Amino acid sequence: MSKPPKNNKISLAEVARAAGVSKMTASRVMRGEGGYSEKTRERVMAQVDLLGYLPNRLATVFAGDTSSTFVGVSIPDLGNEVFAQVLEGIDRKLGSFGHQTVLGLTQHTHAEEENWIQTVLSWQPAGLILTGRSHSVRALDMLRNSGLPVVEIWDLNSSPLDMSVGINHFDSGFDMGRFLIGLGYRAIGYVGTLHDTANAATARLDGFTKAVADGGGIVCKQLCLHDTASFYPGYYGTEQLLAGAREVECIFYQNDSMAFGGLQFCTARGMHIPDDIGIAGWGNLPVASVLPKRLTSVHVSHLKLGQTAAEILIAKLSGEPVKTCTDIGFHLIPGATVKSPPGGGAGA
Amino acid sequence: MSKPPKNNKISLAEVARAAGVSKMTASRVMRGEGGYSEKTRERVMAQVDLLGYLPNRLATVFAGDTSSTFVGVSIPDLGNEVFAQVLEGIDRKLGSFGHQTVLGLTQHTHAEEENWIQTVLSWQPAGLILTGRSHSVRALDMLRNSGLPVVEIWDLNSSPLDMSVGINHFDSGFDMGRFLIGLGYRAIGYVGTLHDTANAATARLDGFTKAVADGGGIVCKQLCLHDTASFYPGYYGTEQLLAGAREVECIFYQNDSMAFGGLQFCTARGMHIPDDIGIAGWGNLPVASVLPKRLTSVHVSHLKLGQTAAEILIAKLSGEPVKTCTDIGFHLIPGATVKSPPGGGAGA
DNA sequence: GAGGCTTGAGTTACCCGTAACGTTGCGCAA
DNA sequence: TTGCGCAACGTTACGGGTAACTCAAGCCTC
Repeated sequence: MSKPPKNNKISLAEVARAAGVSKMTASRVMRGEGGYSEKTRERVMAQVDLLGYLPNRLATVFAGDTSSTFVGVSIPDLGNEVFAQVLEGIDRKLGSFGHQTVLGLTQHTHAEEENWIQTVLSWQPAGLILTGRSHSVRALDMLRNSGLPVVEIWDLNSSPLDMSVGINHFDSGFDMGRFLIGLGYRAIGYVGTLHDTANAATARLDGFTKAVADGGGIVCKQLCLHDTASFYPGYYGTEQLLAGAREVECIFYQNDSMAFGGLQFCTARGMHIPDDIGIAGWGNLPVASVLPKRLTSVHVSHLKLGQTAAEILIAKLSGEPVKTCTDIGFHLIPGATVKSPPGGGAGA
Repeated sequence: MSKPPKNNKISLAEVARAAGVSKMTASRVMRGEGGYSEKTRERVMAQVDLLGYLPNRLATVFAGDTSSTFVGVSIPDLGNEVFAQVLEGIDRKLGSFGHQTVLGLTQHTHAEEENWIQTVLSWQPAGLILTGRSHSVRALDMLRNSGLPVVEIWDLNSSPLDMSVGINHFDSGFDMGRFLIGLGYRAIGYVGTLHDTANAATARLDGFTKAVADGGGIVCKQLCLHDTASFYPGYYGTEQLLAGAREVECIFYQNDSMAFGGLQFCTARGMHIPDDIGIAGWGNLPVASVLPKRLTSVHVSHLKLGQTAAEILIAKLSGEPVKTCTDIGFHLIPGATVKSPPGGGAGA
């Protein structure tokens, strides 16, 4: 009864005692930074193996008054394949540099993000990677107060809190708009969702709208209040759009998943793609290749985006100078779900 | 020069001093477990807001000699949509119970997993969730030594290390085999990949092979050495399979992504589905709905799998009794990419 | 008004490593 | 022999928070 069983963890002191050396000597051996004889090293390591000692990193961070090797990574949701790839890129790169990812799924809400930021900061992370550029006031306060490096990813279109990696969504929307106008489309639809933090999609839509307007066309928008920008919202969003605006010749979707839904709806209604209606997505999902026709889309290397974000954070942590904004770039995939360029495909 | 600037973090002691109380009183207020007056509480909280104090959870864990609220979660890769969903289920559930996910992508290798386990354990997590049932000897040693609760997910087909959540992959393969035999197929192909830890897929294949053999059919296997079980391996695997065994009437794939690849290959070769050849996948990806015909597949609720794993871990941590093995179940999606049952579709 | 109980708040020890510094003992040169 | 330098190792003092204990003041009771 004298003491609660504690945990059965082996401490450095126990290893040291078993090896007949002081804690400090054992510590030096564990860190391998010299200051001990070969004989001592062997004695200590023998006990480490014997007792199954695992260092307690909490204590290390605590003692050194340094930050941990944690990196907090916030992602809206993993249902979106795109973010899953970003996360994969981040974690792989962080891992290869001895960092650990502490994950946070924010569900696109400020409240979740703020909550998570507070928790993560209390674990003394080395830095943070956040998706999106929009954060609550309190979140911004905490981030600034922490003095930690922060990389905002995905949406480049802003003056970042600290560092930023992503693409210019406005431009990508603009390019798609100009492309469709160039093909001769004028009455163009857009189907997307409404999210608190879906600023990137909003920026794309803005760019798109501008390009179409510049080209003398008009954009007919259909924004559904739905939790995720996925297949079914695309399907039903298309239904609603076409119910209200039959003359639409082509539809641009917030992402490929929604475009799939729209494609499914149009096909089910007996429409032919691209003869009766054009379809364009965004994101260029690998799975798009399953379609009989290549989906018109915008390609972004999500894996690279994640890797770059991690690299920049690591560089910053090493004290290297880093760029504030890093543009990953994108390129438009013409595809076959919109009509061919005027002047004929065969003409040289 | 006397002292390195340290970090500018506000400690509890500073809050206490500013509020004119002792560290201990401030601690009690922070934890809200009573033992102080309302006036004191207000004084302390006022300083917390003023100074922007954030508790240091490392110190809490350290002091209490308890475990942290971290849960280590290992996932093979996020390129596979299925695992992304599992992770989403886990993190959401853990988060709602005040736990944090420390992610590890193992790339299907023991070496990566072992490495990651060692690191994660050094952070004193509350428990672990690991994908798969196969681990290196040293990993098993460390896990047992830690005494922490461990949930192995995905593959139920084993005596777990501690707890296990998943489905019986053998059975799911068997059911698919019996189903295809029932449709009259006899010469059946299988296309999959070879991974160190892809035991689940192997179990499915075993079950499948048994059912087909029981029904008097034969399975013609094509296992490609490839990093991920995705679209292109499915495409080229199909090409190789059909090059070697033209008489194959139907192909079962390791997962839907590979089935998509196969579908694409067959369609490109002018074959008609299911008249010329049958196609069956596994996993029932949401995106499958984009196909003009419903893909024959096996449905597993990945999100639920993740949630359940997290729930079981949390229950265990609360000291509640938990089941050692939890079967999530699956069901076969007949789909339209295989031929209709003998006796005609219209028959009752 | 003395004694006992409750409440509020301070003290001390400790968790597990590490930094900084102190000590020991040996080899070698003067 | 003495002195010095250096390698090898021990001691002490943290770091931020918490548990357990102590102490003081206020209130009530008879």
